[in-house]
Amino acid sequence: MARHYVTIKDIAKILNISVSTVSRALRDTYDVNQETKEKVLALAAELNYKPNFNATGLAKGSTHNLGVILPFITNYYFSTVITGIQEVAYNNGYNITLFVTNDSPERELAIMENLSVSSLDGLLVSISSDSDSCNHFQEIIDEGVPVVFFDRVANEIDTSKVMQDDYNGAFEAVEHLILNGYTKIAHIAGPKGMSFTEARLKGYIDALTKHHLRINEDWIVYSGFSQEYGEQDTYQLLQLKQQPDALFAVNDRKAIGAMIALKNKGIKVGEEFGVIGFTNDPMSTIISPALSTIAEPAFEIGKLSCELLIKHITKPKYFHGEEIVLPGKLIVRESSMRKAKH
Amino acid sequence: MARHYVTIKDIAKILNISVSTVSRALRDTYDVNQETKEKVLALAAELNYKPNFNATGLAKGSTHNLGVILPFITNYYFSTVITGIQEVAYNNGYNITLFVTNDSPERELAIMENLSVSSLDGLLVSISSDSDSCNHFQEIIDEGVPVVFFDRVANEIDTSKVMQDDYNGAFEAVEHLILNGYTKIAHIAGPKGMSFTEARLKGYIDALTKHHLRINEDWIVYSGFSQEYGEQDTYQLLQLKQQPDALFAVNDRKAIGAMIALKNKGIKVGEEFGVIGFTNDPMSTIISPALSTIAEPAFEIGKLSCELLIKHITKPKYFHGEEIVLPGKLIVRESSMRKAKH
DNA sequence: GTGAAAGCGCTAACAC
DNA sequence: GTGTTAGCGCTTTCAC
Repeated sequence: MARHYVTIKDIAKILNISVSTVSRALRDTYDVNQETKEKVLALAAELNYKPNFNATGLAKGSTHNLGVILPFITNYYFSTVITGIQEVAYNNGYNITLFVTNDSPERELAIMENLSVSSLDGLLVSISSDSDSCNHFQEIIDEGVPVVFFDRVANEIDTSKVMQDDYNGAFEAVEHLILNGYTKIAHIAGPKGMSFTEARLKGYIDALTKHHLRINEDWIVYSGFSQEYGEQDTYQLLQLKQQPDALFAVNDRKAIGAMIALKNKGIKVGEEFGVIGFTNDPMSTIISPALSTIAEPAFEIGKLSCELLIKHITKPKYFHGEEIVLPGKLIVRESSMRKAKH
Repeated sequence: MARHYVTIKDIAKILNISVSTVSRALRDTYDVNQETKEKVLALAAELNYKPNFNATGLAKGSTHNLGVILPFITNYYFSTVITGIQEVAYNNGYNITLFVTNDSPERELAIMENLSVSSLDGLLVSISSDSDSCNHFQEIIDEGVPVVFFDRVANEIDTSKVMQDDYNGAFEAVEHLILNGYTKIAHIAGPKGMSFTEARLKGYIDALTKHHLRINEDWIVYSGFSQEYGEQDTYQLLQLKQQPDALFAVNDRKAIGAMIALKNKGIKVGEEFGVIGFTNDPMSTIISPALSTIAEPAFEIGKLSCELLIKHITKPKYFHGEEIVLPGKLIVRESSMRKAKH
C-alpha cells in the first residue's frame, strides 16, 4: 500500500518544466524542443517511469484493454484462439483481460453485469452453451462498446463475427465417410440451439441427403462437448437394434470418447466402424487409430477476431463490421479408412 | 468514440443530490439515509450504471487487476492453472490481465518494460525458459508490486512461490520404474538452469543412487519441453551402444514423444521399455499404452497462487510471503508395467 | 515551444 | 446524513 510510482509530475519538478511538456515529450508530440524532449526521455528511463494506464484511460476515454469472454481455456481450440488474440493485441499495444464463463450462462451474465465497460475498449466473445438470451450483449453494443464474436456466435446480433465453415466442414467430413463405404452414419452432436452445432448438424444431414441416405433420428444424439459425453452417446447408439457403422462427432473430444467406447465394445475403429471428428486437436494424432478430422484454423480465428475488433475501435466511422468464415480442412487419418469388406 | 457512459454525476444530477452521496450509496457505506440509498440504487440499476474502473483505480490507488505472465497457455498444465487463478480472482472481484511470453525471454522482458505497474494490483508469474536474468522482476518487487511465482519460479527472488514437489515426484517416478524391474533408466530432461527441471533431475539422480544404480551421463539428455523434443531425445538415446531400458521424461509431452519414437523403432513400451512422465496431461490416458505419470495439482496451484497474491495485496503489513510445495501423485498406468522377463 | 488550468470519474477528508 | 472540495495521473485546450 502507499506505493508511490514516479509520475510525470515528478519528472516535471526535477526538470523544472511543466507537466504538459513532459506529457508531450513522452508521447512524441512534435511541438516540443528536441533538447527538452531528450532530457525528459532520459530522466524517464532513468527513473523507470511507467505511465499509469488508469490515468491515461480516464483522460483519453480509451484504455489499452480488450476483454475476452469465453467458455473454457483448457482445451486446444480455445487456448489456441487466445494465443492468436494475444499475438495481435500485443503487437498493437493492447492488453487482454480474460473472463472465463465455465460455459455457464449464469456466470456469463454475472460477468457481463459487473463488467466495467468504460475501462474496456472492446470485447471479444464466444458465448456459453445455453445462453439463449443474448440481451446482455445487445445492451452493451447499444451502449457503443465494440464487440466481435468468434466461434460460438450470437446470430441475432448484428456485429462482426469470425468462425470456421462449420457447415461445409461437416458436409465434407460426412461425405468422406460415405465415399469410404460407410452408409449408416450417426452424428453425436452438441447441445441443441447453438449456431455452430446446428451448422454442423445441417452439414451432416445435407451430405446424407445428397447421397440418398436416409436420415435416422435415432442416430442423432445431442449432448455436451466433453469426451465423457462422446463415450456415453456412443454406448447409446450401440444399444440401438439398428446400429450405425460410422459416426461424425461434433468435435474431437467427443470423437475420442466414441473411440474409447467402441474399443471397449471390441469394435475395430477404421475397419468395422468409421469415426471422424472436428477441430484437429493434437490428441487426434496421439490416439490409435489416429483420428480423422476437420482442422479448424484456431490461431487464425483468434488473430482475425482481434484485428476486426481493433478496426471497430479505431475506425468506428468507416468500419461497420463483417462476418468472416474460414474454411476447415479435411484431414484423413486412420479412423475413417475405407470400410473393410467381410 | 465519444461514447458516454452514465456516471455518478448523472445520477446525482437527476436525483438532485451530491456525487459523494451517490458514491457512498453505491458502495454501501453506512452513513447514508436508507431512502436515498434505495433511490440511488434503483436509478443506477435503471440507467445500467457501471463504475469506471479506471477512475476508481486512480482515486483509490488500487485497481481490480491482477497480471498473469506465463510462457504458454496452449497446454493442459498452464491452461488449468489459469482456470484456477481465474476462479479465485473472480470470487474476489479481481480481473486478470493475461500476458503470454511464448517462452521467450526477450518477449518477457518487453512485456515487463511496458507494464503499467500502477494499473495492476499484483502479478502472478511463471518465468520463461532461458530467462537467466530476473532483474526485471526484482525491480518491480522493489517498487512495491506484489508478485507471486508459480511453477517456474525464480529462486533468487524472495517472494511467495507455489509449485509442485518436483523433487519427490521425480524420485517417486524413477523409484517406481526401478521397483518394476527397470535398471537402465534414462532421463529426457528440460533445459538446464530452470529450478523445477533441476529438481526433477535431482530426484532422478537420487533415486538411482539410493538403489545403487550408476548415473550414466549419456542417459541424461537436455532439450526443450515439446513432444518433438521428446521424440528426438529418444532417438538419440536409442543410438547409444549402451541403451537404456526405461526413461523418465520431464513432462508428459516429452514422454509421449518418446513413446512415439519407441513405437516407430518397434520397441514395446511397458514390456521391453518403461516410460513415465510428469503432469498427468489428459493425453496420457489417450495414448496407448496409457502413460504412467506424476499428477500435478495444476488447478490447485492456480488457486493457491492467486490466494497468496491477494493476501500480499490486502495484508502487506502482516503477510510476508511463503513458499508452498504441493505433493504430486504417482499414477501407475501401462507404460511402466513390470518389465517382462524373456 | 511551453505553461496554466480544466477535466476524465471517482473517492475521501472535512465541514456542516 | 449530506455537500463541498481536493486530488488520483494524465491529456488537452487555450494562452502567451
